[in-house]
Amino acid sequence: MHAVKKTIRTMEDFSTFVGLSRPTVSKYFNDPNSVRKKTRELIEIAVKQSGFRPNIFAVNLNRRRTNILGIIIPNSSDPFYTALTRRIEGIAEQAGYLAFVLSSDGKPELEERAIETFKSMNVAGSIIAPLGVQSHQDKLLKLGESIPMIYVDSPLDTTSPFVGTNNRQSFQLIVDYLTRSGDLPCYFGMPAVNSNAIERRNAYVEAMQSLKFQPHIVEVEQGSGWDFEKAAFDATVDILRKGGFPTKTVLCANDRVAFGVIAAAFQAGLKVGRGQDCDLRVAGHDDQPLSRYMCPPLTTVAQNYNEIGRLAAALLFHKLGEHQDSKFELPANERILLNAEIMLRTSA
Amino acid sequence: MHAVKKTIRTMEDFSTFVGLSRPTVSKYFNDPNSVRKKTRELIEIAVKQSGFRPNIFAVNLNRRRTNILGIIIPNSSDPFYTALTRRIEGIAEQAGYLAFVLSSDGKPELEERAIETFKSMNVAGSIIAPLGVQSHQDKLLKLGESIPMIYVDSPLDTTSPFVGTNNRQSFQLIVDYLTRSGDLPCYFGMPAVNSNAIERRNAYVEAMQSLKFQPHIVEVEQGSGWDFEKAAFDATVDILRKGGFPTKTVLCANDRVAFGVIAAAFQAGLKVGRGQDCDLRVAGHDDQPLSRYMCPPLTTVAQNYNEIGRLAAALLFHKLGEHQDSKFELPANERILLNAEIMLRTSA
DNA sequence: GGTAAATCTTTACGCGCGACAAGTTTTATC
DNA sequence: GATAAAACTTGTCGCGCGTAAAGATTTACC
Repeated sequence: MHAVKKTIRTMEDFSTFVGLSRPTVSKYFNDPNSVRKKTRELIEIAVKQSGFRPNIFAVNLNRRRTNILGIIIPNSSDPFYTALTRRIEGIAEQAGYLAFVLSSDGKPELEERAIETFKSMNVAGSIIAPLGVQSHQDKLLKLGESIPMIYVDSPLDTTSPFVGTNNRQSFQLIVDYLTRSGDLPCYFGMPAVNSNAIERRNAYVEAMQSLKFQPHIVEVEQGSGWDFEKAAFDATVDILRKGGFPTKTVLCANDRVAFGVIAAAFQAGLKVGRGQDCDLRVAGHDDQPLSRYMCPPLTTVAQNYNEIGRLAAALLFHKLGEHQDSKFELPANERILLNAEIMLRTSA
Repeated sequence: MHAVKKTIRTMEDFSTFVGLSRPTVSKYFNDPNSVRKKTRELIEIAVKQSGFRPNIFAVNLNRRRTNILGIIIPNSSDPFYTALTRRIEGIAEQAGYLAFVLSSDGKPELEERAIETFKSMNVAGSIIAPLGVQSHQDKLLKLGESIPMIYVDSPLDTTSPFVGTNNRQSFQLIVDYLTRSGDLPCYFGMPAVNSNAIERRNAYVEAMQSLKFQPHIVEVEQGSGWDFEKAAFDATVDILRKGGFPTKTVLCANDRVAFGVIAAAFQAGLKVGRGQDCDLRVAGHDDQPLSRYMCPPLTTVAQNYNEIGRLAAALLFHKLGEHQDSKFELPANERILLNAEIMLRTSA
C-alpha cells in the first residue's frame, strides 16, 4: 500500500510484474489449472495486488470462440425474465463466461438488432426467449447454424433446443384444482406476444375437456404489447360493465394478467377470493415475486425459473463442450418441459 | 435473394463487396456523415444486403475510446431500475453506443466485480446506481479518474455528478398531503441498502417538523437486503400483533415497502384506504408500474425515471464531448435533483 | 476549362492478446 | 544422479480494425 507501482495495463506489464513470461500468464487466464500450483498462486496474488484483468476485446478478438454468451429476453421489466436472466448470468460467470443481456422489448426489429449485435460480437452461444410468431425465425435459425442456441420460455419451432414449462401439465393442475373447489374456471388470455399465449389457451381447453367440462374463453384485446396489467384491467372493466365473466372463477394466462383483473374487480367493488362472501375467484400462472403480496394473495402455478435457467445453461455448455460439474446431470433430450407446482393462496 | 455471395465476414470483404476501400468504409462506420452522400448510400444499401457489422472487439481494441457504456444497477428485479436502464439503453444506442448492464444484486463484491469488468472493457463512461455506504467508493472514485461517471438514484458522495429525485421535495409533497387530509403519517423505513434510506427518513422528519408535527418512525429490520416486500410484510405482521402503527397513516420509504405493508394489513383483516370505513392509510414513494394496480391503488410520489435516465445520459455524453441534439439542453450543474409528482389514488 | 478543395485509394503500422514452435529450465521418477 | 516429462521462456505471427500519411481522383466553383 506504500509503493505505487508503475501502472499495469497490459498482460505484458503484468507478466513482468509477476516475474513470468506472457504466454504463461496467458495460459493461466485461459485455464488456471494449466499452470503449476506454485505459478498459479503467484499469479493470483499479483492479480489481487494489481487488479489486472486482460482486455476483453483483445482476448476475444483472436480466439476460436469468445467467452461471451448472448441472452435475449422479450421484456426487461418482467420479473420472470429478470430472475431467469440473473440465474443464467450467475452460472455463466462461474464457468468463465460473460453474459450479455439484451431486451427485444417486444419489438421484432429490436430482436433482430440484438441478433446482429451478437453476431458482431461473435458470441459463443445464445439463450433466447423469442417473440414467437413475430420472431425473425430465419435470422435466428441462421445464427443457430454457426453457434449453439437454446430457447427458453416459449419455443421458436418444434425442433430447436428448448427449456420451458409444461403448459399442459401446469394448466391441468390448476384447472383440476379450480374445478374441484368451486365454480368452473373461464380462461382469461394474454396478448399473443409469443407462442405461450396460444399454448396456454389450448392447454386450458384440453384440461377442461378431459374433465368433461365446457371451456369458456374470454378473449383479450390484442395489440397491447407487454403491458399485460393494463390490457387485462381495461378488458375486465369492460366485461364487468357488460354483465361479468361467464363463470365466477377466472383463470388467467399469467399472473400479470391476474393483477389487472383483480385490480379492476376491486375497483368495481367485487370481493376476490375463495371465501363464501366472495364474488370472484382469480387464479394466475407463473408465480411472480409480487403474487404472494397481492390482496388477496394470488393462487397460481409456479414456473421453476431456477431450473429453467440452470438447464438452459447446462444444455448450452454441453453444446459448447464444456466439462461441467458432475452435479449438472445432462438432460436426456434437447426439448425439456418442466413441471410446475401449484401455489395455493387465497385468491382462488 | 437469388445470388449467394461469398460470405462477408470482415470489413475487408465488405469493402470489396461495396467497391470501396477499407479506410473509407471504416470512416463511414465511425461517422456516416464523414463520407459523401453518394458513398454513404452505397454503403447503406450494401449493409442491408449483406447484414455486415464490424466486429465489436476489433473496433474497440484499437480505439482511443470504446463505444461501450457501463451501467450498474443494484437490483435487476426492481422495475424502477429496469425502466431507468431501458431509457438509458435507448439513448445510448441512438448515439452509437452499446450499453452494457450489470447488476450488483445488492452485494458489494458484485459491484466491485462489475467495476473491474468495465475496466477490462475500457468503457467510455459509466452510469451507476451505487450501493451507498457499502459501495466500493475508492474503486469507483479511482475509475472515475480515468473515465466519466454519472451516479443516479442515490449519490456516491457529495461531489460526484449525480441525477436523482429530490427527496426533500417529494416527501414535503406527500407529507403535506397526508397531514392535510387525515391522520398524521408515521414513517415506515426501508432497509439501508443505499443513502436514500437515510435521506428519505430525514426528509420525512424535516417535513413533519416544518409543519410543527411530531414525527413517528417505524424502524424496519435491517439485513434483509433487497427483498423489501418481505421485510415490510414481516415487520407489519409484527407491528400489528403488538398493537398497531403509532398513527393510522403509514408513509412508506418506497412502493415496494408499501406493497408489503398493504398485504400484511389485508391479511390481518384491516381495510386500507382513505374512506370513512377504512382502518389504515398507506402511501408509497416511486410509483412503480404495479402501484396503480394494487388493491387499493397506491397513493404515491412518482419519480421521473424518464428524466433521470435522459439527464444522466445527457450529462455523460456532455462529458464525453458528444455533440448532442439541441433539444438536449445541458444541465447547469452536475448535481441534478428532480422534483417528483404526487399520484393521488385511493390508498391514502 | 482551370484551380482548389473535397474525397477517395494505397500503404503501412499497431492495438493486446491467443496460439504455436523451438529451445531452456525445473520437477518427478526410479 | 541420470533421464524423461512437465513446465516454463523466447520469439513470432495474426486476429479485424482504427488511424495516419501520401498520392490519385473527383467535385465544386468561378
